[in-house]
Amino acid sequence: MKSRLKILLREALDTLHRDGVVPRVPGTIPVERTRDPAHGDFATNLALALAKAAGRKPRELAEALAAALPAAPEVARVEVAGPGFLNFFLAPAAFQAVVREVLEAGRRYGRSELGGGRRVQVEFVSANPTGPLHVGHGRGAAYGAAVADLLSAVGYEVHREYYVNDAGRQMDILATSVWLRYLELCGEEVAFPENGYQGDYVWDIAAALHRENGEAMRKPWDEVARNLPPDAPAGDKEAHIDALIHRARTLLRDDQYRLVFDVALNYILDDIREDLEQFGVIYDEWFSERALVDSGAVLKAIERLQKSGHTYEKDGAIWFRSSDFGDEKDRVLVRENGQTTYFASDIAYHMNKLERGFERIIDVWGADHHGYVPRVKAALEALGDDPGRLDVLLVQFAVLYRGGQKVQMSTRSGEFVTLRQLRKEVGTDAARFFYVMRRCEQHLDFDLDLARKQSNDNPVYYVQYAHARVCSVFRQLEEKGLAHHRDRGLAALDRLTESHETELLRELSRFPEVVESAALQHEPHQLAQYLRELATAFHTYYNAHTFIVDDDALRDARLALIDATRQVLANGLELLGVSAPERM
RNA sequence: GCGCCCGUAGCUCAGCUGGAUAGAGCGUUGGCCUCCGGAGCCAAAGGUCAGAGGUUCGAAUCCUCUCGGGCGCGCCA
Repeated sequence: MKSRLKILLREALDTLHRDGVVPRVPGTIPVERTRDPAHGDFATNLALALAKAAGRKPRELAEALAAALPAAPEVARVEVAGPGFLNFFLAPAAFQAVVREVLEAGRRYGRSELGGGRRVQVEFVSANPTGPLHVGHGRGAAYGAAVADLLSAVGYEVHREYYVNDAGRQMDILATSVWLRYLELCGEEVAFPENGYQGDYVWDIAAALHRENGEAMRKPWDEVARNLPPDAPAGDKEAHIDALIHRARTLLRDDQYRLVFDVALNYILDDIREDLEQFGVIYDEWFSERALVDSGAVLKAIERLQKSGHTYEKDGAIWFRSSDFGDEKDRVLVRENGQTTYFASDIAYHMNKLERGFERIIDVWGADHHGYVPRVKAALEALGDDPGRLDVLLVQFAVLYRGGQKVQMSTRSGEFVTLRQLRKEVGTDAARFFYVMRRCEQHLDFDLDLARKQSNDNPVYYVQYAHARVCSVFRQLEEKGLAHHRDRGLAALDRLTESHETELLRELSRFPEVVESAALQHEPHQLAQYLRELATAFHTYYNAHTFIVDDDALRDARLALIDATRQVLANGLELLGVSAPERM
């Protein structure tokens, strides 16, 4: 509807341009929904924006624009108002036609081909596979999935990817932690390191290892601990754990160490994959950092930077001159000990993404990684790629509240709240919805009591209830021995003239605009907000009027309207990964 | 110290990239079930858009500074 007005305005502008009234026709034509019904249904500030360039008074230009506007049946009248706004009053039929549009498009209503099949990659969550996902990852998962689904809905070809950091030091700490627990299961008296992973899942992996390998990997604790630098609090816990890792590798040799490592990695990856699946988040690809390293891509990336002259050596390390590209300081690519950094892998990874032909790449990161953005963009620029093709979306933390109190979390002790626990406590639907209710830049206060509540306070239930209520009306219809004649309803849409009906029609017509805006701006909260408003319009209508009336045509028209409402609620909820139940 | 994000009703947040009289939900107060699900609806009260300057026809929105809150500033990942 909005785009129809834009077309009309463009034609009018072309006319004015030909007549020499306006010097140029702008690329985008702003059309907005009005807040105040007195201002019509849609408005444009075109005249205000072009007045200066045209050398005319805004109101005068608006009059000219109105006069040049081609006639259209859906536009009842056009008014010049205020400082120079052009207000459009649409014919009732224009809104009534939305019912037909929705019912004919069905699940496709709201979708578009705007993206033209262009390929976009969305990488999200990508948590280190060193433990179960916690509630912080949950927000990234819900948000990333919603952004991906929205982009896909507006016609992009979306590739969902999880970057598996299976090559770093954290993984070595995990593998070593597992092995130490394994030794304990073998009966060794182990002084578990301060910096090791403490969670119960480490015991579970160790037990699996023990089951499958018996005591084949047992070494006496005396031998393991011999001459290690002291652990905290007396010593340096970092030095201690590094020495311990080194000792594990030496004693186990490569093949056994790799076995422990892989058992741990696969156990946790399987767990994460299952967790996300149950959260309704499915990936197209799980991309391994180790595979990237093994392929030589990391060395190749470093080489490319060296050849283009953006690196130098200092203190035995190889540095990337990222400060030349806006980063606050230079970064190490290859350490003094010859090992490449995580950053080097990440450059190779992003190179790889672009090489795979994605037109745009989107990274969803936790806000604590924001300092990392300039250096990745710097690397892309240094490599001759356009950093503008990368969008990094930073998601702020979620803080859980229970009984009005902040829920304390500590990753270290293993007492964190996992995503799985959250799902169990409030359900997937509530979790998915709550996570995307706020802008991603906004800290999220996640009220667990509210998410569990089954009342109108809870926005998820409120929206789902609207859907279930429509379904209930149709069940009621059947119980009364009646049937819905859709065609009769569609033929009688002009009977939908009550203010509540007009309001509901207006909401339904907004849906495609909301989906488009939410997708392009990467803001699923717009959709969540919209669904609540649509549900309100429906509940209000429900209370004000009876649908199952004696007048056949009116009844069928109203039923068509609420059926369309049900469809839009379902379509919207699906994009957020929330179910649309027929009864609750 | 430097950088990024945030500051809007008592609370939690929207505000369509600069538009017309700043909006919701919760909470508070007062109403609505002989009727399709009361898991609902209606109404009222509630604001110096953190503060101060600036840009222009017009600012919650853009720029500068100040004050508050969060997060970063590793040869960790």
